[in-house]
Amino acid sequence: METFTIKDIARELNLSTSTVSRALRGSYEINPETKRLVMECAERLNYRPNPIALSLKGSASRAIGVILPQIANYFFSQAINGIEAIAYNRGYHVIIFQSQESYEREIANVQQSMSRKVDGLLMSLSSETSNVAHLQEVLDKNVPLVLFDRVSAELNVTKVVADNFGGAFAATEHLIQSGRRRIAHLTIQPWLSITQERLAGYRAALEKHGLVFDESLVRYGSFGPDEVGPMVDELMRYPSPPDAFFTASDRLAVGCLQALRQRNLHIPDDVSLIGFTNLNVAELLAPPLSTVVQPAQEIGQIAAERLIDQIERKQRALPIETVRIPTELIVRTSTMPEMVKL
Amino acid sequence: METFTIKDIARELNLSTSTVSRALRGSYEINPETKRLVMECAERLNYRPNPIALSLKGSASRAIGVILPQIANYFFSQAINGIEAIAYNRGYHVIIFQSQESYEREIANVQQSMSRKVDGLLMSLSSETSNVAHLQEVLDKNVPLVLFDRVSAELNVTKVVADNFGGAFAATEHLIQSGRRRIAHLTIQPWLSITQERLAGYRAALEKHGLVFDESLVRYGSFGPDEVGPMVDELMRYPSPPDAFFTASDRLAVGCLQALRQRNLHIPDDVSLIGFTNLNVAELLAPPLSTVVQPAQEIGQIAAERLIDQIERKQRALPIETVRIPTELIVRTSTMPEMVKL
DNA sequence: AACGTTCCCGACATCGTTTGCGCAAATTAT
DNA sequence: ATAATTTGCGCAAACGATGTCGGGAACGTT
Repeated sequence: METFTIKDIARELNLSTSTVSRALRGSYEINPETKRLVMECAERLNYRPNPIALSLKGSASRAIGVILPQIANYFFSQAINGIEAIAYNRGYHVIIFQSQESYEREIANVQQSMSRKVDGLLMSLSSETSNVAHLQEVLDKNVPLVLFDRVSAELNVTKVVADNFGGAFAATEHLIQSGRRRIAHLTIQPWLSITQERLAGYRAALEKHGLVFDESLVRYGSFGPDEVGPMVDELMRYPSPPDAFFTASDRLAVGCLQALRQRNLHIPDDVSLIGFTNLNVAELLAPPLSTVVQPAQEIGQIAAERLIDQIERKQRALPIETVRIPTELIVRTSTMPEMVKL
Repeated sequence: METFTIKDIARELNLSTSTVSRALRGSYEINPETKRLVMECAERLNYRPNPIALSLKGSASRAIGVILPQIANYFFSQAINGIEAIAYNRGYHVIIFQSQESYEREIANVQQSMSRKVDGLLMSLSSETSNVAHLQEVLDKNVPLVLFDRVSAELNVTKVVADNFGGAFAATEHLIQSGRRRIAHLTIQPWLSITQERLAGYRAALEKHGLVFDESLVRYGSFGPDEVGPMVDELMRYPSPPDAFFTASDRLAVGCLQALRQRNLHIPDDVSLIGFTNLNVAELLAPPLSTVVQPAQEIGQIAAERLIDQIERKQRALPIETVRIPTELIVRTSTMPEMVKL
């Protein structure tokens, strides 16, 4: 099956390419009969407009770019699923770039997607990103941009995030209500919006229940596979060690579970553990892991919807807002000593 | 930061665009001094050639397309990581498409990547794909193609796969050696190459140890979340039910674990369980899951390397071969009754 | 001095598509 | 019947870059 162009149709029908182009787009200044002929011929040849040529012309490419830190991550891969589903339904293609948590690569990704003329950009910031000038430039070029999950307060754009404050609050309160008093919080880079919101939820819950916020129980970082263990050791050496861990990501939840088990700390008898995670196997872990579930797929869907809405009604500016998706607390054995005995 | 074109440089330097183009590509017929000027100006304006225009002209786009069934899958997301790493190092960008296990979408993806003028294509077939005419067309267009994991025997191209036979053989033999006799095999669609190879390994191990191959213990399918349970029920109702399950994918391993636990079948006392999986949490499950690990990242890396080699030495045809990456058997509690007592 | 080379560089066409403008024929108005 | 519109379509420019020509200047050769 070769690939036919508008020229082939024009030649076949003895028309000019302009006429064919206009007929295909349904222009009013083309004879209905001519239109029919063109449509029929296009159908017959299985004509598909060349997206590259369209992009060059500057018109819509019907592609949206997605830039995120890592694909191999439960949260993001589910978010992509949501994005793809919506995009596909609405006739858009998705081009995915990974920043690998690198600021430089994120900039390169943005440049790439701009020069590939995507119709819009969906982003979740790398952990190294604090300066958002490169995104401001995107906006200046009038390219629709929607941020999700890892967003920046400095940009006046539509954002779709989980209710991080609420989720963290619920998790922390749950730990307190199940009798915990020294709750460690393992989290990611402090300048990220999600980190701050979760930390705020954690603090708020502590304060509500009259517990003092102890800075030394909060640890930030990009925790590689071997970094969680030492940190747990350090925390457990305290005169009054934590009796619970609240972690802020998939990676941390798993790393922490592993570290605790390796150290023969029994969960939940010695310490409770609860994570912010989308692990679908959370229930099958030993012990089954309590979590705050962020609806990753839904976040992706809503972000994609907002973006495409913006792309398609470009003339009239859509309201810019922050959509906050509720999170869900799921209590399992890792935070419920009484469940162990059942 | 605006985006400058070759024209801007030409205007700035009072040269023609052709001269600038040639200077940038280092053509011998340009005065070294002129080259210097052009280079310097390009540097100053932060000139980046427009990939769209290049693609239109038919030259290299320095992008490779990756088409695979699902991103939200441990194996594939790790494979993408490997692909991305290599591609990035060698100056290529990766455009990812998901077929969602649909033949139609796979065809659409191929068309898209062709019209987006990727320099080469990396594919893992959807489970619905039995006809590979769309890929033959890719080859006919002289676009380099490398298949990985889910490959087709009908295509004469470079393929990168795990040692599925060896892995299945090792898993099955391990089960037999730990005393199991009725080993069920839950696997995916029968027409896929990986399915056949794994089945062959399973049979070979049975035969080596003098066990008869019982077709009724093998189940094929695309097992959704609620389909594994009923199948387990059915198998366990047999007069002589299986004493072990060997599953052929991440999804099946987890689904099976969950189904067995829900039915209060104790692993490994009642039945053993071993999977083909890349789950990084396999060790943390209850019980820790024995698995055959496929080096997903390595498969991705090698596939990307082969593809880019083909792209860059397009003139001289590189040898077409099938690269088989060894798998690794990791024995954990789910297949070792004696370990439970430790 | 007339010719052939070599060295640099510019004009132009091209990729596939859209779009502003213009132009002939057909239709309507005067 | 003539003028004014409308209808339907083609020409050519444009998007950004490359590549094929070909041409002018500065050499070297007889």
